[in-house]
Amino acid sequence: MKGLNYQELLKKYDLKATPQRVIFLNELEKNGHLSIEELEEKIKKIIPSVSTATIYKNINAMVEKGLLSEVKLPNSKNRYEITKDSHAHFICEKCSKVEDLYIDDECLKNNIDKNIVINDIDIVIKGICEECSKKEL
Amino acid sequence: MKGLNYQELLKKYDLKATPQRVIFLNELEKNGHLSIEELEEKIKKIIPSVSTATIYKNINAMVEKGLLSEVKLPNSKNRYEITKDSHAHFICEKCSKVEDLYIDDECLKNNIDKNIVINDIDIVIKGICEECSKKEL
DNA sequence: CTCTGTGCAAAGCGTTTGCAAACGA
DNA sequence: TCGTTTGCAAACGCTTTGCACAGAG
Repeated sequence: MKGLNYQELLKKYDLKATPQRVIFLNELEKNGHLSIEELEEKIKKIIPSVSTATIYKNINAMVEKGLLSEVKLPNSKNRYEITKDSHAHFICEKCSKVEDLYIDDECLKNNIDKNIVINDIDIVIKGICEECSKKEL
Repeated sequence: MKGLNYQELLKKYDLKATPQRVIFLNELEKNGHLSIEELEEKIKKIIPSVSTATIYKNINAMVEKGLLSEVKLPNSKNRYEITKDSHAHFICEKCSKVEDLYIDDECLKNNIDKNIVINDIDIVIKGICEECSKKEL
């Protein structure tokens, strides 16, 4: 997972590579899916002087350019991830952990009877993760 | 679609049947998926004296009791619907119309390799509706 | 050098809260 | 009657904005 070149990634999306942004992306890559609050907390541990406004401005700029994707989950604040191939999300209803799930959604398309053009499918699976299942026993 | 008995529905969920709530549910049943803003607008056309606080209090109470479900869609404010059987949503990227889609999601479960317990699956299909497709030609 | 990004403080806006009066059961 | 709901206004908290300065390219 390590090894994204943030300088290049930012340049590719027409954004200047500031230290704040590099740390921003690094935290996001390390942690997967973070809320604004979590992201801010993590970034401030590294550069305590970053302002909240900068966090917001960067999230908005990166989402707008397409570098980040907003992940909307039930009973949870919006989270953000570095944009990657279309994939589903799993959220554990016990520990709130979020995981990427690469599952084939072609089969869904077959049983839609409406005459629509499908561009993308967002899937969120709610359930209990392996660790939490074990704890329940 | 018409014919829900709102008095009974409210009673079933331990909520008193006030005129505001009946109109609230009526609008929601008529329109399908409404944002807070849209709901408030529609209700105020009927009872101009309702306060915004009441709208919020009712949304929160009904979601909490399970009478309403929150629908989270990409690039869109949260919408609300009267809770019904699990179903997918379609959102048209041109006209923003939202429709219910009853599709079988069993097939998704087969190709998940992780050891998780699945409780529910949320599916949002983004695309172009039939009417908008025709207009494009 | 130029333009973008940052930090700060103030403003903005959607949502919640407290309270007294009104209302449903 | 009693507990819940309503409306109002104030409070709240998250997000955005404006501006001067700093920094990237």
